[in-house]
Amino acid sequence: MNIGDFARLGPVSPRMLRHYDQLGLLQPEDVDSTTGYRSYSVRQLPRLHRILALRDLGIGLNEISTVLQDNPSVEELRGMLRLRRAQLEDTIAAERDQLARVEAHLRAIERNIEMPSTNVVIKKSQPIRIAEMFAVAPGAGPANIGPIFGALNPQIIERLGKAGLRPGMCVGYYDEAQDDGSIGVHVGFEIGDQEIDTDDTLKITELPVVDVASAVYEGPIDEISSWYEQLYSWVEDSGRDATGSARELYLEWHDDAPAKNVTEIQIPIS
Amino acid sequence: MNIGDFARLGPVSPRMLRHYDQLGLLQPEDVDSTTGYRSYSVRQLPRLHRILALRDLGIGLNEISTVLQDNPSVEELRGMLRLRRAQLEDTIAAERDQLARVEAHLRAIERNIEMPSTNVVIKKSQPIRIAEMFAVAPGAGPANIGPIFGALNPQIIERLGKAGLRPGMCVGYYDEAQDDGSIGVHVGFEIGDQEIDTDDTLKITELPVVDVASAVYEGPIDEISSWYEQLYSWVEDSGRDATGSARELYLEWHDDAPAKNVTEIQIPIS
DNA sequence: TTGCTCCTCACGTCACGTGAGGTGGC
DNA sequence: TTGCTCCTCACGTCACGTGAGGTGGC
Repeated sequence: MNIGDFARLGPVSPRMLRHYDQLGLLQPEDVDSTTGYRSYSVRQLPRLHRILALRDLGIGLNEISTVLQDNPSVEELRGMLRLRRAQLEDTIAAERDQLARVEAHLRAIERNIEMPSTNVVIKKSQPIRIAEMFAVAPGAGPANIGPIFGALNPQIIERLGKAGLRPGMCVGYYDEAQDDGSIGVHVGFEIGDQEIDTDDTLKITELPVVDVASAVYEGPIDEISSWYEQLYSWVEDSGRDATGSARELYLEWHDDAPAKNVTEIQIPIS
Repeated sequence: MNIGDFARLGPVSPRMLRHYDQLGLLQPEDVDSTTGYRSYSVRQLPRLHRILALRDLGIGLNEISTVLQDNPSVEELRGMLRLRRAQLEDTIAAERDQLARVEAHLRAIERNIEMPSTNVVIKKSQPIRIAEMFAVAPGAGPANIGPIFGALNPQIIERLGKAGLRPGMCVGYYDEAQDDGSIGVHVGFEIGDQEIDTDDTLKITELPVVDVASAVYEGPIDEISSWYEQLYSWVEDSGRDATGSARELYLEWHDDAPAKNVTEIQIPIS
């Protein structure tokens, strides 16, 4: 029986039979030494069917060749099927999550225009070591927060300068709001592994690595609060929980050209 | 900002940034013409994030580059997300089916030993053109069916021989059982495209192409009935319905060495 | 000089589909 | 001679990871 006839019985393509031959999964009963023609016997059909049945379960050809090797022990087969079951359960769960995210994006499109939801990324925050000062703002929003940055920034810069440190990127993070609406505001500058004496006003903090929803905002800082709202509702809508203190990374800052500022907002999620 | 710094912001691997550069998805702001060093700006971070967000939804890089091209029209994005949703629903459904099959195999392992469930394949039956005769057996099982083959086979062979036809593989198929347990048995031989005069006893039939569960059995024909049972319960257990008349293909037949016989059982399913 | 980062190929992944280019039997 | 089947490479698929082999700046 030549390869075409056997393939029709399979039913598979001749190419597949050559592939299985090459892998040693199913070798022809005979190969003509001059023409290279493969010939098969119907008695090889059960083996081909076993291969197809396992492949149909999504098991890889390498695994299949292990199971079909000499001793097709029932235990081994059972183990492989259980493994495959677990794999499938995992990938189905992962794809369901992905589907939920796709649907969240579709809903987000209906709602907002300013912040494209495709700007949001779930990632791990970078570990950052900063020298920070602290103050309490009477409430949220740029009108309350802005002055605090205005007051603390120069003080920190001065302290770092006196100690001979070069400040890196500016970073802010916020404690969760109190009942009276007031918010603890931390302002700091990245210092890498440089050291500085600390006291009641200046502290060194290593911001922890956590999972965050991150959005990068380009433009003047006063318009940032609507992004916060949208980012929070995106997080909620995608079935996650916002938890802990939000961070702002001032990736690029121009006192004179606020439209060119680039700010990253990070909201920790669980 | 060199590639490593930008990659840490991503967070992605430098290799990914080079890959995106190569695809034209995200090109560095500048490339040093002598060293080839890429340099990026934080202002490119939103674009990187958009790429990552879409990739996280399982959208291919080619599709992403279409959406990010010049006009990121909201309509286009929505269309792509809807397409992806449909894709995901399909693959999840397919994987659920696959999972059900894996579980059916696991259950089958618990039950039977004779017929390895990994012998069963779902496929489309081949179209076969046969010259057949018909008789009614009083019941199922080799004791009832065997004599019919014994009686009809020589008659068909003789008729074909007289007409100068070369008979191919022997094929049997069965009508569904009557209330009294009797079964119509069709016995025939493959004739390809050869022609022969038909009459009340000899008919030409083209067996239709249908989805079947197929098992290949190697050994004496009398032991075939337990395979039937097991095949039927496998079909049922895997959540399908057996429907229509079963076929047997006598792939290899030795009057003198029944242990070497190879028979394929096909049960149509819906 | 020693690390560190960067560069450009190029292989490997998984199971084949799909030519390309050539040969053997009716 | 014309179809048909068979053969052996070898590319392409998807998004990178992972060396190999080499270079530039502190």
